[in-house]
Amino acid sequence: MRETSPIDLLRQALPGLPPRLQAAGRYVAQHDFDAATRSMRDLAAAAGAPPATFTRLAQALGYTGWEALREALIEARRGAGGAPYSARARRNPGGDLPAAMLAADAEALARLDPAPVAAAARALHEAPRIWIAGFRSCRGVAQLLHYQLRLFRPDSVRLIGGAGPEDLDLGALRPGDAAVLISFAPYSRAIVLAARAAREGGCTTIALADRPHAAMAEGAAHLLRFDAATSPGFFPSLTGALALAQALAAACFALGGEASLVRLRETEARLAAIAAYTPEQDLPS
Amino acid sequence: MRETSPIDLLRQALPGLPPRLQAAGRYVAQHDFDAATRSMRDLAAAAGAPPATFTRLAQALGYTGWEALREALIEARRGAGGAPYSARARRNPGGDLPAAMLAADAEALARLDPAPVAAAARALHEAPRIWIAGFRSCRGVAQLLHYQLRLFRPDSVRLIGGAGPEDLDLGALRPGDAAVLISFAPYSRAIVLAARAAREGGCTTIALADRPHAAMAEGAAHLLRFDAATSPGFFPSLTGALALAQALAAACFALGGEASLVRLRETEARLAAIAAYTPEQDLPS
DNA sequence: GGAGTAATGCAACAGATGTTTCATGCGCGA
DNA sequence: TCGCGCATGAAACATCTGTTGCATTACTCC
Repeated sequence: MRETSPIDLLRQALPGLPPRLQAAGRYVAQHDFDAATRSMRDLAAAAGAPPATFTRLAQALGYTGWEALREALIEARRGAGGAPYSARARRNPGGDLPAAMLAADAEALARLDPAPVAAAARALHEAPRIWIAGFRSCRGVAQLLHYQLRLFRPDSVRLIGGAGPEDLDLGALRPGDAAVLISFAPYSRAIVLAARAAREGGCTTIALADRPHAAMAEGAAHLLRFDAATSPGFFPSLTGALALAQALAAACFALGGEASLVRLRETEARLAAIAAYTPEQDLPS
Repeated sequence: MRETSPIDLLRQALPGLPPRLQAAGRYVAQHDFDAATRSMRDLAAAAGAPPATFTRLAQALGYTGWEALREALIEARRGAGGAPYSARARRNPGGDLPAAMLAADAEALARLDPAPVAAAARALHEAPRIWIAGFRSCRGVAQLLHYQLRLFRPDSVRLIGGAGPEDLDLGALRPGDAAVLISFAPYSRAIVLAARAAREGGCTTIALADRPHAAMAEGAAHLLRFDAATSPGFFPSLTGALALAQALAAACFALGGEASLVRLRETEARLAAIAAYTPEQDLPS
């Protein structure tokens, strides 16, 4: 029996294959269920290639022929449907750090409190401008929130400290603006400064933090709490913060109603116009 | 097209069938996946019945022949396997979007497969240099991975396309380097270009993607798969990608052993020296 | 620019597929 | 006990399967 899944094998070997075999291979990867059930000739007709191509593809992958490849696809499919991954992960007893981390992340996410998100989203929705601050490892989360909010509010969302000393940005904070602050212990000096500036500037402050008494959360109108420390890894986990940020963005979008939708469509059209994305492939099998 | 599932049909008609047909029918009901994939003769051999029995069974159920029955079994199976996740996510009626999103994220995380992470981490560990690519909304995840890896490998990890046209970075890829590519459908042009450059540059490629047949994952030595589309929100969710990235970084750190630890301590000392963090507060409540 | 190699499409091949026919076996009613 | 009819298994059937050899094309390296 073969140890690697035929799809993995296919993916790895694909670039080194001749053009038509690549095309056939992509078709198989995208239609693996059909490849496992329909006949080779049917598949070839659907893919617009001569039947022999699929035999050759299978042989190029190291199988004796198409039938062997199909057999492997069937087995892979059977195994996939059998047990969910989590069960398979827990079957692996000790020592498996990745499995333990993912399990811990999943549990931490399940414990998050969604209740304060709605109110925070309303605050964002009502603010004329939104500032987002996150430094060090929280920078990624901040950027993500920034990206998602700009999809439907492109001209009113800004990231604090994008290209240099944050002092310049901090001076621009105005009463009525909303500020989202993202951090966890130990708190970077930058985030504490940003929090103070936001407070003193009269902004509505939304804190994403791991502790309710975080320095940067003092005076915040809304607190979305996540757990960064439970991960068995060596670094705190940011999945909780990210999940909250995403929920916040989505809720804010929903509040925007039709206007948000229009803005989003405009943004999408703009991206499509500069061909930012590769042509859409078929739907997942 | 037939409206009732072939299995239901079978179950209902079973009592009125002759003995051997009943036996064959039960076998089909209990092994529907095999019935859909193996040949009739194989099935007959496994069930201990002559092949003709299955043709007759199909006809007794109202199908023109075994092939028609199998077709129905395949369709039933495709429908079942097609949308397992999205169905569950949409089950949450309406009302509380943030809660539904967090729940969906938690579930998606629980379904992640940690198995390929270890091998990918080993590849990272062994590479002299590591490149990380992620664009648009995946930029945040890429940055986070970049940040965590630099904590203990400050001089060998770089983000692709940090400050301008990525062409400059792409030219610097060398054989033996490892490249981590993060994206989901629809794939940005930049990530596909980066993937090709990495492949042609002889790098060991690690793909974080939502589909095994993603264009950017072709030829990748390792594929860490996440699910971006399950979220009930309007944008894809990146928590899965982030969780995998964190697991990857942690596993890579663990492989580094004492050397990694020393580097991490150095980094921490450097941060403390420039007073990047505010004084440590109490332990979490 | 030409020789050599790899890739591709086509058509013929042997084998396997699902179906059907036919002979036999079995049970039930007269 | 004898027919009658349905259920059953084996074998022959046409068809379709996956494969392979061959001729042609495209490409690459001198």
